[in-house]
Amino acid sequence: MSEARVLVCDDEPQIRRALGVNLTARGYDVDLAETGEQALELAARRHPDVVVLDLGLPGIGGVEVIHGLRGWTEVPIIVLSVREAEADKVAALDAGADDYVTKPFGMDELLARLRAALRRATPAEEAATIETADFTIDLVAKKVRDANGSEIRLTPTEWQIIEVLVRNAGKLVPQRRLLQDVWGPEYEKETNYLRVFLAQIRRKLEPNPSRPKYFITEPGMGYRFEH
Amino acid sequence: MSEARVLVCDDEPQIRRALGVNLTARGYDVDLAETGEQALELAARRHPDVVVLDLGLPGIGGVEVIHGLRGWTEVPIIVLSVREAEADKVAALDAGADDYVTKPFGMDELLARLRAALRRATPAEEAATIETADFTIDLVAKKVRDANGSEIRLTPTEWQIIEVLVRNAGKLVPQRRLLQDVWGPEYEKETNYLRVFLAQIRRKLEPNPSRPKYFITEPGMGYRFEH
DNA sequence: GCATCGCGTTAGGAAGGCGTCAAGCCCCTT
DNA sequence: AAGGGGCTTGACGCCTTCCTAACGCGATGC
Repeated sequence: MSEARVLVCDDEPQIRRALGVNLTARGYDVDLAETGEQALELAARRHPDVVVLDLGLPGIGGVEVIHGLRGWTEVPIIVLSVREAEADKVAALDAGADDYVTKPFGMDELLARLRAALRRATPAEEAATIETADFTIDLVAKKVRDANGSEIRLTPTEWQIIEVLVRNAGKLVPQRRLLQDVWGPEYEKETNYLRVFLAQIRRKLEPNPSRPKYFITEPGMGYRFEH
Repeated sequence: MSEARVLVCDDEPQIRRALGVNLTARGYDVDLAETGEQALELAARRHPDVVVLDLGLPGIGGVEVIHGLRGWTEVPIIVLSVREAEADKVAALDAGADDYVTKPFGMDELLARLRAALRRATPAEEAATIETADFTIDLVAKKVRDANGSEIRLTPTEWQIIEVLVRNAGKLVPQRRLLQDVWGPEYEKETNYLRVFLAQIRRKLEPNPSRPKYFITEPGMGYRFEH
């Protein structure tokens, strides 16, 4: 998910604006609605990844909006409300809301709850597989396939090294960090290990091991994975 | 889900008891833990459907428990805390918690949040039967049939191993995780067990046990079920 | 031009993991 | 009391992986 779409529905202009500004600044794609009707319509048209909903709306109420949404979508709903009463919270949550935040709320808390809701909503899409022109790395299955689709076997140590490098793709990983992550802090001087294993990895994955395309050495500093 | 399993972790006895009584009365299957260590161990053994966790634990703290759980499970975590500070909420939520409730809390609200968490967590009834060219596994009936339709008998331990592997089909399951799930956390070094039982399983299910097609060993790392 | 340093490459031996088998133990059934 | 099924435990051979040491090469600095 590059940028999540958030639908904010509140009848108070200052809250709409505050949320709009803050969320946009954080890189979210924000839709603003003033009434429940608007919210339902916008939700249907824009398919937000999460909804922030004020309970005290004029016209059709917040709980009805929840019902309306739950009729066709499982999008996470975070309810805002000035009402502290337990009965209100229970009603909103049982109607299908995911979270209930009492006004006045802290922006940081709301953002954290937003992140939590978004994190939950995207479980299956574990894009833990990295593709290049010459091979594909699947980090959860712990498998590598070459361009023909045949499997390439890697040893545990080779995997650990590749995991660190791939998880920091494009960035330089210092030798010390690799050694500490894979062998432990007391091995931070054993740069020999890295040379041996990087050669092994390149022999298995690089089309031309003597001219690495993917596992790049930065002399004196560390290694970098590029794709 | 007929009755959901709830793991409650709180160091205050009166809260443990109150939650235990209330949740049991509502038909939940409740496990109680007093410390973070206990909670992690119970979670590994019992696989709760939701965790209620006090943040102010003695010993290893609540946030560490969250990290420990998130290392291997996506079970919903509801955090309880006396701390109102926004920073605490943000930290807990970003560590992987799903919800944050401030003490003192209303039981009805907590129950509603529990229902919300459970509702979210049980979306897709997983396909309970897995078919391969050589056998069919029915996870709910706990039965395996070979290609001719005749039943293959499996022992309880064999079942537990197969269940973990099959539920993570395609993914590599680390030895430690298998040992913890089947025998308990204190057995995480007994890789002997895995060798013995995997051989047993292969003898019963693989067409050619010495060349496994389905139950694959990744030396030094773990096992993987493929179909 | 020479010494030095870091990196890549190779090969061999020690160590450890895996599959396999068999014996012993425990608990449940008969 | 006897039997059996299932789980633990230990021993063995095989094979892979990892560590280690040595050498060559190129770049850099003196």
